[in-house]
Amino acid sequence: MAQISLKFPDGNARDYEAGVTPAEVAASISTSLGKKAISATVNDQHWDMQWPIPSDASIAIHTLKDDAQALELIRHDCAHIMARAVQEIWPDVKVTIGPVIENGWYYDFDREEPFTPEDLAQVETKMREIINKREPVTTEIWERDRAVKFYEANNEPYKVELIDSIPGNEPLRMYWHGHWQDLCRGPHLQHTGQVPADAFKLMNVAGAYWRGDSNRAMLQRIYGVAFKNKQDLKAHLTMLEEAAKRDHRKLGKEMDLFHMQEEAPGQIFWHPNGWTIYTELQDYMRRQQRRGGYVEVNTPQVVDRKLWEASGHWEKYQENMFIVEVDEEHAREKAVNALKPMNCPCHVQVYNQGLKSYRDLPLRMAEFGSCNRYEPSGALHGIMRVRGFTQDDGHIFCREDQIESETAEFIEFLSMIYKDLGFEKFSVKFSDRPEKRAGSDEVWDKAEAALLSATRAAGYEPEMNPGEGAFYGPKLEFVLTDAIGRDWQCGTHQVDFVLPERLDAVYIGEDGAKHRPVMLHRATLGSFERFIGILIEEHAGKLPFWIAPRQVVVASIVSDADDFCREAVAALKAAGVRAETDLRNEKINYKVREHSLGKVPVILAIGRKEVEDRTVTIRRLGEKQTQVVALDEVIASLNADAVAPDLR
RNA sequence: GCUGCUGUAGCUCAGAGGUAGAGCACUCCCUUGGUAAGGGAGAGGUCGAGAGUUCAAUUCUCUCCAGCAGCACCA
Repeated sequence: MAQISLKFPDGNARDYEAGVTPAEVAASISTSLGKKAISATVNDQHWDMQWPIPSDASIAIHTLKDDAQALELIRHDCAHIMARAVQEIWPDVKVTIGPVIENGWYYDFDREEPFTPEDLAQVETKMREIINKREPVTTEIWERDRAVKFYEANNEPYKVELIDSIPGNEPLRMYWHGHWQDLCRGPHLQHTGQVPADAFKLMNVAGAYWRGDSNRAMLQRIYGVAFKNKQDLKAHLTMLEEAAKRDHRKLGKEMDLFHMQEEAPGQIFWHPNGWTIYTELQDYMRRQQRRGGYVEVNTPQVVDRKLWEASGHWEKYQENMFIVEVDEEHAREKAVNALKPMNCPCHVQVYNQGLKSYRDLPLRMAEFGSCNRYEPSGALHGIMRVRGFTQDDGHIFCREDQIESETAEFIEFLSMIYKDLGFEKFSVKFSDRPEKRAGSDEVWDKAEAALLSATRAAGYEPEMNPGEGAFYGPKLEFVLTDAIGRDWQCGTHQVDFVLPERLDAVYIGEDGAKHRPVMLHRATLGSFERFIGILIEEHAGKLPFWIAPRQVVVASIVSDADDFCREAVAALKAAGVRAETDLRNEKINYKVREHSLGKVPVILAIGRKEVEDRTVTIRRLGEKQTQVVALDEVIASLNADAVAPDLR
């Protein structure tokens, strides 16, 4: 047998026979390490304890102390153990796939009856039994035919299909957790007992399409979370409870921001408080866009289908548009219109009025564009995904050689605004050509290359999102995360060579000839609705003072203070602060509690002492201590706080 | 749209085959109280909509609507 040299993290190397497994290596170091070990990293690859090492390599043996590997394996083994538990309880259930995800795993099953919460409890119990048996995990590589026959014999059609989709040159690896077997890349733990029996929980069941394809079978997906120990699990569950309190739908009610009702699903009734946030944000954006060199326009809500046919939206999105049919009394035909689902074709109409010169480019056109889209019912989510919304939309008409600088400038514009609004971090995703698309491959090559290089030049290395682009061009997405970790696309920046062509936008170049401008579609916030939802959750309702809808409540402690309270509010209002009195016949404790729950940033209390001294007792949201300050002083400082970040 | 769950007072929720209950909020009265709920009284509901089963349905069944979780979708 050939000898190979394994190099350890401490720099030492030892010789072993070729084909030695990490399990043997660990055992050669110490018996206890052999038992504690969960996996290895061999030449930067996560390696099962059973896999032979063919040649010289670097090796690191992992135990449960190594978080990344431990969590990966615990969650992956949980997926297998759960699938085994399910099949032990209900042998007819067919298994499919079960990957590791953030904080846990899921596994998709095909079963006639729905899994109930009681079923999940039963599965959890069975999983603990399997873990406590400490059964060995073993693995083998199988021939394709053997695997297919095996799964056909076991009536596991999904597994057969999976094997068919694995490239022929890839080995098929089988894993056993005790007697139960699954097709799996691995690696896995050494035995089921290495999974902490008290640190996992099955969370919920939901439908999921086989292979993510809505034309195929709907399976049942069971989600679980798993950690290294009970404390971590508990911390995670507590975090989820806390996150639920920040849900914008809950805070929207508590802060009296907006409501939604059956008669207008997916549309928002903004209350005075919520609308204050909205208009403050819009005023802020309008100022920023002016500074950013945009001209603001406004375009129609109801537009004839002809324009949507010309733009290509009718063909692709007809089912998702609100159609408005109008019977003109003397018209031969019904006029068919659509509520505008987006602003781009309308902006091209504005652009097309009058002849444009290359000197006019780049032309940055912005609109707070109200759009309606008939989103699938299941897609609606609070104010984050709605059927009626307003984009802070904009289209930059430019030459090809301006794409890069315009993109870079927009990314800078967006970063500054996100920072102003409290989002230091956001992720950038790059989506390239989808299957259904307009435009030739050459045009797509050009657009993708231009956008990508501009993004990199601006200092961002985007996460790749293959095939997720818009039908007319590649897309840059700026993604923010809500309270419970769901990602939402907010900002976007897209290169489009297609729409100017379809809607015949031109400019006269230096050469006196007609040229096609490139259109950059961009939105910073995305939509006010979604962004406000994210903003509420990010701040847990405790919005920055300048954008908080109710900034100050002046509360009387005794009714003798009422006049001074009114005077204070009048002075605050005059200083540009949103202030109101609370003169109700209630104790100060009661008022403080109520306005704290309503997330009012500042409560000023006035009793007899304050009236005498012309002071107020100030209490800021989230703080217990109070401070007595002269009224004039408070007004000056709150006046400063009320200024939007761009005006400071 | 799909799978599953949910829908009872303004809000949060309990309840049961014989047409409903709590707390908070609301109105009135008492209380003027110093930083997260002072006390009392009162008013408030076609139990999401429609159909079916039943002597009787808000409760059981079906259809629809809306919401929630996830999937699919997201110009």
